[in-house]
Amino acid sequence: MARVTMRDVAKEAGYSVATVSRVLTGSRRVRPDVVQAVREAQERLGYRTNQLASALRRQSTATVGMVVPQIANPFFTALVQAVERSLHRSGHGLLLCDGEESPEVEAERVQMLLSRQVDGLLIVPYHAERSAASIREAAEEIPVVQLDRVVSGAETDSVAVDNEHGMVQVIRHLASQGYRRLGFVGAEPTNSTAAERLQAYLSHAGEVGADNTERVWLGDFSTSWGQQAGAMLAATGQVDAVICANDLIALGVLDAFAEHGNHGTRARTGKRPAHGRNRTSGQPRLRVPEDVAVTGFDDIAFATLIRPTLTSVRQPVDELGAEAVRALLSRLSRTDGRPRKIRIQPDLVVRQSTAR
Amino acid sequence: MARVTMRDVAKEAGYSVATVSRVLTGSRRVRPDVVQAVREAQERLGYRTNQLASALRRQSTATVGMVVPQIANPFFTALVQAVERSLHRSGHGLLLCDGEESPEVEAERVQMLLSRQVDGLLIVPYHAERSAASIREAAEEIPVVQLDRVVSGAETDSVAVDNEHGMVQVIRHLASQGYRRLGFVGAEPTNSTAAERLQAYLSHAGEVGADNTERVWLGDFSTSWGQQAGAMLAATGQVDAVICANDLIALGVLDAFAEHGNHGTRARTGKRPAHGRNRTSGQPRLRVPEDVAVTGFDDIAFATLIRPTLTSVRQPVDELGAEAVRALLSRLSRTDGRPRKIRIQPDLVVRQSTAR
DNA sequence: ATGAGGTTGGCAATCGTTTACCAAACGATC
DNA sequence: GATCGTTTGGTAAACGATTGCCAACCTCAT
Repeated sequence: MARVTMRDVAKEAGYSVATVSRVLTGSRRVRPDVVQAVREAQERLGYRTNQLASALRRQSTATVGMVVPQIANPFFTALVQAVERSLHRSGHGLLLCDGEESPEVEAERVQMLLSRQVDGLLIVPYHAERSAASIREAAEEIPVVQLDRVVSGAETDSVAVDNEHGMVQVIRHLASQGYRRLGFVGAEPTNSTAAERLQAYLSHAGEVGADNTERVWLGDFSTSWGQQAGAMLAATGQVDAVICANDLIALGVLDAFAEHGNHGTRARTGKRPAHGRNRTSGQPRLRVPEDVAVTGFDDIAFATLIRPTLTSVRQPVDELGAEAVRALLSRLSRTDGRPRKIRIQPDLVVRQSTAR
Repeated sequence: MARVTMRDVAKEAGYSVATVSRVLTGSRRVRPDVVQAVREAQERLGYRTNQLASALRRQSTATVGMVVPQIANPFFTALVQAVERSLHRSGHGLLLCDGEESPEVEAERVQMLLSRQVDGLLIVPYHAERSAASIREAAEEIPVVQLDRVVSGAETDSVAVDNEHGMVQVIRHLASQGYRRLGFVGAEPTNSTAAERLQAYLSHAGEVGADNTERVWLGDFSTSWGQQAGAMLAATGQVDAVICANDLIALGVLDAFAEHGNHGTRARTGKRPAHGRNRTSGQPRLRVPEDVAVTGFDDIAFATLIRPTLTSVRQPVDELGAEAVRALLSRLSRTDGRPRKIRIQPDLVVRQSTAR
């Protein structure tokens, strides 16, 4: 249990700690026989470097911090995974924090990471304005890369997809399938992705039908908001295509549509309701994609597991993560240069939910 | 950019570093006016403690490491989230690692965490035998808690659900719904959860029908294995209830059933196939739950978003996480005592997929 | 005025590495 | 064999906090 230190190895090997350090880090040539002796002593004692002490002396922890708004969101999970891999590949550790969808918690986590002396920070900011202050503060001390979302007024590198381009693809695709009465179920534009997707919809939906830009409903990026909106849409039936600002919303909408006219998840006893329009709950049953199309954004893994499978805009998470790590690590060596804003083009993935 | 240290604060306040340290940590009484002065100096300079230095001196990092086999699995994500919250509540940080479903990567991560001097380790071991060595080694140095899974031959605390109890509930429920010809789609018993769930099935499925224990297919805990098994089952139709060892498998099975008789996710053009049994692909269409029931295990969030919604055994992740953290933290103070093996009772959540 | 006892601030050692600087040793050269 | 340059190992000073010990001071009773 008594931690073995470099002193112990040095004594065991019959050399000084300086020499042991040199053997271990390879920072200078050491005579082969000495290397041998040190290595054996290390082996014998089961010595492992204390990264804390090393980091303190070197002024670098080989650790980067990451803050996401909500780990449970599968898109962020995928992003974290991609980042984790990239990072470990280059010998860095990841200190992960959940911002719990709160600017206060987020700010606190950033402080915590700074005081742990992480070498760099990867952040998916929760809020376009309210996250700016702590990001700016962090950026004064260490390299920061904003990922997926960008706040206004913090001069850092950033990596995100081209949301407008993704949204345009969705709209064009729906139009080509003959859907005309589009609607947008999005999130309040309190962060850049929500804002950009909304803006893109507003700018381009008019090309398909003039009144499309009027059918916009905003909540947040959650399935429960999607369910709410979906229930409303099923009741009023004012659209033939629902464009959702992310997959979670889309899953909620689909869930609401499935629920509708098929009341009570539990009361389903044996026979299925007759096909087509029925009235079990006084509303027309909405069939996807025949009556209405639904699209998502992100392309999380579950998009292919629900029925109908979900048409979505794929965010290339591996690439996003790798790019963000690359940007961060390159800042670690060269501090110079103005912020690089990297945008990656996403692709539309067409599946059942829009295949009229 | 020049990091401000305690020396700077001391100079600014006109006191020694010792005094500043005492004010900041509260480790000893300091005269109120001095406290005031130090606080102001700290504020003025924007000083933040260097946790590295502090940790080195105190021999404690206030950080725990966690290794999971695969972050992308939603169950582990939920667990990580629960752990993260619990941990932060008590002022600890989380160093997260993905074992990438490989004992070698896992071992390497554990080493990395040890050399970073984490105060404790939370691990969901990937493999019942091949993960044992590194866990044992870690346990010699710091408190270790095994979570969800347990390896043989490592004397550490552990927190997991009672898998057998969960499985028994599934079997009883299916029997009560009139399903008789059960089958088990599980994972090779290379880890304790896979083994326990399999064993529980083998021990209890016979109560419902003598030949049930013959219908067992083993792969891994993935949707793709579920899809494979589901396709096979749809083709041969030998069961009226499929018990899956976790939700991912169940989602795969449901996916395969949905696909079946409805060939080609892309080729679906307009009209739906007629309802009930049809022959688009030469096989009878399997309806869930009318023709066959499907159950999962874990109760991940998506279990309620697919149709039919999935009957599953709920693992109380918040409780598991909190319990694991509690166990770990209590070991940090008292090293004594023999390993505590905590088992939590899971509940069956009945949904559409088994409601005949 | 003096001494006991309690506060409170400072000095300096310490945690475990890394590394600038020094010096011994060795080889080569003339 | 003296000189010079090159290896290569050791000494000790960092890195930035915490904390045991000491001494100065203050209070109060005698």
